Amino acid sequence: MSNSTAERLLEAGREELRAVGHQTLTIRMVAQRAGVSSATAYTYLESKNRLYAELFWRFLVEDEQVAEGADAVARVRSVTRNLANRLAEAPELAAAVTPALLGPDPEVDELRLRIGSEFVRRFRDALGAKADVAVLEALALAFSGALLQAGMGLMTYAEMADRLDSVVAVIMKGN
Amino acid sequence: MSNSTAERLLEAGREELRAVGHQTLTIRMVAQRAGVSSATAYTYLESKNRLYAELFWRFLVEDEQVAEGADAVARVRSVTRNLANRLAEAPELAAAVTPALLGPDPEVDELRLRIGSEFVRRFRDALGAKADVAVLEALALAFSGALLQAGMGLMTYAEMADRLDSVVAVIMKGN
DNA sequence: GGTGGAGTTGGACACCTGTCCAATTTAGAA
DNA sequence: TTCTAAATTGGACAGGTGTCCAACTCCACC
Repeated sequence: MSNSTAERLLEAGREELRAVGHQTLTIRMVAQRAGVSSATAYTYLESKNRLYAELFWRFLVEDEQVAEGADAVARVRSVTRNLANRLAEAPELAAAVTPALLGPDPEVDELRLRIGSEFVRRFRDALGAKADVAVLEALALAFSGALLQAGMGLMTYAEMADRLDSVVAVIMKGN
Repeated sequence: MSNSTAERLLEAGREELRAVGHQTLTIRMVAQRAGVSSATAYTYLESKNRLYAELFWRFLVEDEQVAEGADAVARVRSVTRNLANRLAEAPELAAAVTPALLGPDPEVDELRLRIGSEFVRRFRDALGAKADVAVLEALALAFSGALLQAGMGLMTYAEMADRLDSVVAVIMKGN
């Protein structure tokens, strides 16, 4: 059932993250919010990084929109815009996930791959049949870079969309 | 003098980082290696993140090579190759700096900008007079993305050079 | 109605981070 | 040589992380 302890903890984590940010969040506070002891929390949330990665994954797949547009450029842009807009809605989560995925915790290994693959899949779908591997890689790297720079505060998640539009154009011009 | 306590601490930090990795390094161990008390260490190294950012900055500027090549593509590649090769020499430092710059510590703010600007500067120089802003941005984002992915272990620093070669080609084709 | 195993709990543990400060050491100036 | 100001030190502190485990609760099933 969706009210299992594990689910309640994830939900509490989401709320706590929104409320205090990823730097301030502590597992013990999440436990408290979920009405559970911290020992129990650690039973389900192996680590803060794992929590963030899991929340981000759920957030990511929770409402994929089909890329629309006549040409590949438009479709790719709809992917980046869609992602950027969603991230802008949950900046705390976005800020949390980048460092989380950089962590060494073996328990995030799988999520790291899953999240990375999901981005690539979306770009591949948007590119359509003529998906050039080099173009795909360029898009994936540019998008990762945008995530990193936004995570560093060098750009806001709101700006991300516009910046990526022009980068997408550059990458796809002549390819 | 170059043997000041501050310098000795940075040097000890470099050694310790190489020896045990950024996850395991503790300021107190660095202090010990430098033959200094931990209170003194904290006087000079405001935080681990600051230490990593500072070490990275020094590493970055310590031997810049002039970008060579007849055309812009070749020059940009020489920049990415040079950086990738250097990072490959110090993977522990490279792995340390990405999360460090993502940290909130106000004391890394300045380094974050300085390091980012340095990358952009190198790309701009390589592009030469006809430096299109969008191209520059695409290169910077792709390079950041490569740093992030390498930091996550999705690629090695050695692979980075090759991967970026093809990405650079894609970005600059037709621009 | 009893009982066993899963789930949960409190609290100790080892260790880290950064901060703080009173006390001491060390040099360079007088 | 003596004095003073800066550098250094030891050690305590508050708070976090993640681990561990013996004890307790509860419910499904016999």
